[in-house]
Amino acid sequence: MAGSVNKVILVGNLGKDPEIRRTQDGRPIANLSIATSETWRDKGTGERKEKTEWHRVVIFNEGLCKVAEQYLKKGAKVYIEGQLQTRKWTDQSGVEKYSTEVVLQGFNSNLTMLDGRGGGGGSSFSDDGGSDFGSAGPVSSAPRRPVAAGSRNSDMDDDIPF
Amino acid sequence: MAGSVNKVILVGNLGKDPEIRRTQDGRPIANLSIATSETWRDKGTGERKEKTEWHRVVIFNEGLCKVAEQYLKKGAKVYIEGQLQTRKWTDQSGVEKYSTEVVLQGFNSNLTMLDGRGGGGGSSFSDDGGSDFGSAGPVSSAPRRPVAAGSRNSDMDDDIPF
Amino acid sequence: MAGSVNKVILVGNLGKDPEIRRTQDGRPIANLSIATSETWRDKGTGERKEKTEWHRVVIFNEGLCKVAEQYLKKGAKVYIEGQLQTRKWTDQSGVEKYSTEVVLQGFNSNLTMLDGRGGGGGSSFSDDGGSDFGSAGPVSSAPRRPVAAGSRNSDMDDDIPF
Amino acid sequence: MAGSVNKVILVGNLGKDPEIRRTQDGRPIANLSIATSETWRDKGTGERKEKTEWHRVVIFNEGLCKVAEQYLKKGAKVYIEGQLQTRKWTDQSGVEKYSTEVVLQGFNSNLTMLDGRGGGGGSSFSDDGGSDFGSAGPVSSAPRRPVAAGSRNSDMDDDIPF
DNA sequence: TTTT
DNA sequence: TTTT
Repeated sequence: MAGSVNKVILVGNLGKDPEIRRTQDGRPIANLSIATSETWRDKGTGERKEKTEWHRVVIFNEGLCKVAEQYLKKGAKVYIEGQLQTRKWTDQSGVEKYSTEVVLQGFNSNLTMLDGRGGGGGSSFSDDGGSDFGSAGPVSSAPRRPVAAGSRNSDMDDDIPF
Repeated sequence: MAGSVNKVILVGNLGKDPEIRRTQDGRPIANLSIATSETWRDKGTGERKEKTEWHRVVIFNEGLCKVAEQYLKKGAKVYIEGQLQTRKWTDQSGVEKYSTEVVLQGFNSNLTMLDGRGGGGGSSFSDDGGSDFGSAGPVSSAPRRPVAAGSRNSDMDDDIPF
Repeated sequence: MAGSVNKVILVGNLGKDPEIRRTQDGRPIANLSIATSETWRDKGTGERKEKTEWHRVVIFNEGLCKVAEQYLKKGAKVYIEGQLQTRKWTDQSGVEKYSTEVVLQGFNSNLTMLDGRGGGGGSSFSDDGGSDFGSAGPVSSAPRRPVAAGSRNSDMDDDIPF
Repeated sequence: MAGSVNKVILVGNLGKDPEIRRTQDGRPIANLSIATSETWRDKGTGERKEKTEWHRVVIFNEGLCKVAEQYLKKGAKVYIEGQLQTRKWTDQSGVEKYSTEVVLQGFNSNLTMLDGRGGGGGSSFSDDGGSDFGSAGPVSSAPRRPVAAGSRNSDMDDDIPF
């Protein structure tokens, strides 16, 4: 349609270590499981309540995958910016299922560490492993190879969500 | 956990008129189907490609439900701010399914019309049907009655997604 | 105009303790000075560079002011959601100046602590000191008294920015 | 500091046509003046009030500058994503002034047209003039030349804000 | 200076 | 199912 925006912003903690896979042609894909939660006091009983929401985050970008692999661990707090994407798949018994994921791919994606686990305090990473500021170009001189949208199924026929 | 953020921002068009239901105790719930899309030129063939993503938006807030009912139509362009929520349900054949929705409920939700369909140009509505500015309190003196989280299943046992 | 959105999202650290003032009729106003920074590697020299941006944040909401007063200290990391507002003022020598601030007021504002200073890990606070989830109403039964927009000048004639 | 986020999201209308300048070495810089406004009903008198906020938006990215130059006109409605930046300058009488701008530069910037003025309906443009989706790389094979942060003053000594 |  |  164009004239549209599809943006998700999460601040939460990893429920487990990142899972890194590779496509047949070697590009990495990282999966994060991120929890956000809300607490409130029940108006009636006055008791404290909490509800946790789990988000499946998929990183298709090489630079951000490296960041995830090297720096993120279970429990780490992160800021994530990506987009909503719903994927249809068929389970082993032939049932159609849908999985909605927060996808970090291309521009307007962001992954920022918000705590100092692993030594160092938070760090921010743009989508290309480069900088999102000023005169800096990509850190690496390697060409950026975004994941081909159409190649996703063929690359990852083992791609069962969650 | 707290210390977390769960936010979705969409700008897109309604694929059909809003669907308004009511809970057993009379509170309205609006469902919107919103399309966002992206276009790009295929690097290889040079042809123009487009991918549309459909988002299920659920509005639990009375004020915003009224806005949806009165002003939104199929095709309308809107700005939406809500949060991600995944709901588990069981279909008629006993299969467990998940549906991820963008929920507008409570604070930090927003619905803003971005075109003038139905006569009037864009309008902005805060979550309580009130104003998001300055000295204004809620427009209506009626007490705000957010949907009880725990009552959701009982209220809507016919709640089959999409 | 309506049909418009004015939103700022910051994750950064307080440069100093919050400053709490009160209007003549007793409502609190908190001022935060928040730093965000970016680092990159200079393409030419290869040296690491950093640029810090300072943001003046003004909280008009009673609940969030309390949170700032009680929990935030110099160095604390926070997530802030507010709106841009530029204020014109005249300094002692009669020169007109402008100050652009991130204002937290009314709905669609948020302040979330992202570290555990002061004991406790991050906590999230909606604009009304209440919850942004589910069946919860405001935690306190005290009536919400947003700052009157028009009363700002009269209340704070000592209001010199930064 | 890193571990920080600096993001502004605006939906508003251009108060006048974009102003395009060029640096000494030929890179374009576009300035937009964007209005957002809020309306509310005065709690006391019941009368309808409106407050308009004007935002100075500066685009350093070549691709987005072209978009602004070709497609945006006075009155156009746009979605803008950039970052806050405050610049210090000295006016002709030697008085130090500050100007806070929404800067679109590098990654995590976005400019999306939300109406069809000039014939065409909304269109979305990533920061590099490329696509923000899938397998697409930059549309142009020309190297991306972001504005050097340090060169800003020398390039634009006539740079008087607003 | 926009927009409703 | 929208929109261009």
